[in-house]
Amino acid sequence: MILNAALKVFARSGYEATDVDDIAREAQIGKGTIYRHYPSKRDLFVAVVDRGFDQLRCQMEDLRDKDASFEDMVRIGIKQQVDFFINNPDYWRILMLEKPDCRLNLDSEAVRLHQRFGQGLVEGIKKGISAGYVKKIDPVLAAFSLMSMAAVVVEKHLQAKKDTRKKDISSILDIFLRGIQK
Amino acid sequence: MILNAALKVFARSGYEATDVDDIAREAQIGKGTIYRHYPSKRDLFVAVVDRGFDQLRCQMEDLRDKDASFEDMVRIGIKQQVDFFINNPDYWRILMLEKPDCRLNLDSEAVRLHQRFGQGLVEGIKKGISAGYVKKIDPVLAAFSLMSMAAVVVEKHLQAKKDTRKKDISSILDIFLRGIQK
Amino acid sequence: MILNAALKVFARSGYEATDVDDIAREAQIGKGTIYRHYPSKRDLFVAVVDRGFDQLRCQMEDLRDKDASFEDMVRIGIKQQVDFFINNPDYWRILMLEKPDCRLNLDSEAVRLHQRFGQGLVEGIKKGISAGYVKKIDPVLAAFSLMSMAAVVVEKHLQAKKDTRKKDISSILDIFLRGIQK
Amino acid sequence: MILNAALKVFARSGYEATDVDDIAREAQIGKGTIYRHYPSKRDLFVAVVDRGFDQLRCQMEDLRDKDASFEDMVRIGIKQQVDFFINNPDYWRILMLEKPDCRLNLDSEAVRLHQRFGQGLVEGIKKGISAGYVKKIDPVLAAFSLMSMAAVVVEKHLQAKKDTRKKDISSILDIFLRGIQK
DNA sequence: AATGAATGAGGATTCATTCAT
DNA sequence: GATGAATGAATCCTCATTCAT
Repeated sequence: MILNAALKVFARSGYEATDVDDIAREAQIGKGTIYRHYPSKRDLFVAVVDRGFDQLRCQMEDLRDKDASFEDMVRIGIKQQVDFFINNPDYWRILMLEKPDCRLNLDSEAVRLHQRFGQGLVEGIKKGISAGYVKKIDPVLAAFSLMSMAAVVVEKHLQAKKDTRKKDISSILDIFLRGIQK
Repeated sequence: MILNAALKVFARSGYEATDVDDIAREAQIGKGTIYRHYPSKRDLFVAVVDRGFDQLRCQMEDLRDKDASFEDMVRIGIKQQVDFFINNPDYWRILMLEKPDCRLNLDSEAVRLHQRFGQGLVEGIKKGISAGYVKKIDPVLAAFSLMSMAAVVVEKHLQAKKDTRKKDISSILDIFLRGIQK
Repeated sequence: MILNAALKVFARSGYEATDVDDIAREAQIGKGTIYRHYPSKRDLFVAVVDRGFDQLRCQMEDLRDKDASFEDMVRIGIKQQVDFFINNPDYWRILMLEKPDCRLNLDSEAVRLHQRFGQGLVEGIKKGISAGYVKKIDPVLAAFSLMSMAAVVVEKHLQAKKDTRKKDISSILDIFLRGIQK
Repeated sequence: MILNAALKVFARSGYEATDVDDIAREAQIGKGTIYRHYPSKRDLFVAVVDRGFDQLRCQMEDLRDKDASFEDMVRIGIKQQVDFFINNPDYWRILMLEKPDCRLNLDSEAVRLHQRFGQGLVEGIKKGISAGYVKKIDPVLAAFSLMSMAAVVVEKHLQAKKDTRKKDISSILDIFLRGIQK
């Protein structure tokens, strides 16, 4: 299927360095067929990214509906994210390769998803501050700090042989939760 | 000067999307002149990156020589890094645009510098664990967690209008130091 | 067809001075199309040369199989070569333009073909010397002398209006055969 | 001196593949200096070729003044040419690399010189035919045949280790003179 | 007069996109 | 609908020539 092939190749080489030919070869179809389904290389890329994050979005929306405690939300949410990227390393690669740059001006679902999860954390932290059990810190800063630590866990995992993810998630959550505690 | 122009354009568009012509125009010189000084686009890019991190390296080497306490090292080191990138946002952009993948296989000073700072943190954390005032956590995980939080501060600053860096650095250090404390 | 257009343009200007654009224009196709078929200008050139000499090679191989007398071999072989180049002046031009130096390091069929014909002559002359009806001369020198005289016939013809090739071939063969006779 | 350096480099690489920089480096002078003396690369090339053939021209003019017999003229003239090119292999290389192609449209002394020597031979042969001791052949064809055989001697010599030029010249002259004899 | 840094037109090659089959 | 050959704009790099010092 085209999207799978594209995911694989984009993850391998990054957007700019990927040839549409490579994707066609990987998908074992003609190059023209790709253009029959996606109007441009760029649109294909956006589709790849968007589809990829659907699964994650579903989980996250489940989570939000549950109205869990802040700590649970953090624990479960971060675990979801870490697991998702560890199970879908190609999406991780794409995020790492292409997110930071605005060359592609991705106005995709994925970006909004990322913002939304951050937003959820921000809300939780705000509540914690109001409720008095979290230090008075910038909630946005704190939320993204946590997310960036989760990214470190993913990256470490993808390079390592042993699966220490449980322990690692636990470690960063301890750091974070203890760190923001009043 | 060529390096300045190149820095600006690479930071704006990333390596692949940058034309040598753009750099020449930015530098207000002929395209050929660039090739007089740097044998290829790639070599120019490496030169840009390397030069950029010289200043940071000097500061960091000063720091190491001082044999400061772990907490001082962390406080001063993180402040240096954050300040450097906030003062040199183009280098920050380049690091963000080109580091994560190894498309360019940058074997530059910048990469080694990054590793070295991480290594310094790792050593400090190890000592802290031995000395008993730091929790038993993976030192590498902890070190990169801190560095990634510092990156969040930089990123937040570059998007914000107000300079909250002092407070933000203080916040993440509090989170981190309290979080890893036994 | 690409090879024909390339032959024409290479013959007109020589390898270095030929633009791939010129060939594309001559062939009335897009420049990219050429690269679809030949990975580089150089490969295209080699293909042109190789194809060109296929016909000549076939004739020559026929000749060798026939086990003709030395004089017949010389007469027929030289006639073949002269005719071939007069009928394919573009190949002649290419040979003249690009053979003498090894700038292009052509390790093509054409070069081997040339060597092989020379070798055949050398063998024939050696036999003649052994058999006693040819003077004791360096066979290599003699063989290449004959070949160079044939080249003169071709060159003369390509500049002239009248077709004196029969007479001219006869002349140089007379000179040569009488000249080497004991 | 510029002309010497240029001769060396042109002979090494051919006209198109020679950079003016290479010549400047060989001459150990600045590139600009070359353009102070010669208005263009092409003019420099022509100057190299022309100067090179001055010596040969002098010898040849001496020869013509002497009003020698045809056979002497041939023997001495061919020897002069062969010796000249063997002693000046760079000129030989240049002639081989650049003569046949008309890309450069060399309207230089060298070309005229070549024509003049050929013309001398032609005249001699014509006289021989009139006088009845030479076969009725196209004098131009015969003259250039001889010259091309001389070229073979030069080429053989430049590739060989041993100096067989005396014998070789003798061989081709025997072939030629006996061959054209009535 | 000599220099060599600067120039930019020119050339080989790539690759996203089109379109005839 | 699928294909992949054809396209040519875009890009990296070269090098003959100029010109300020």
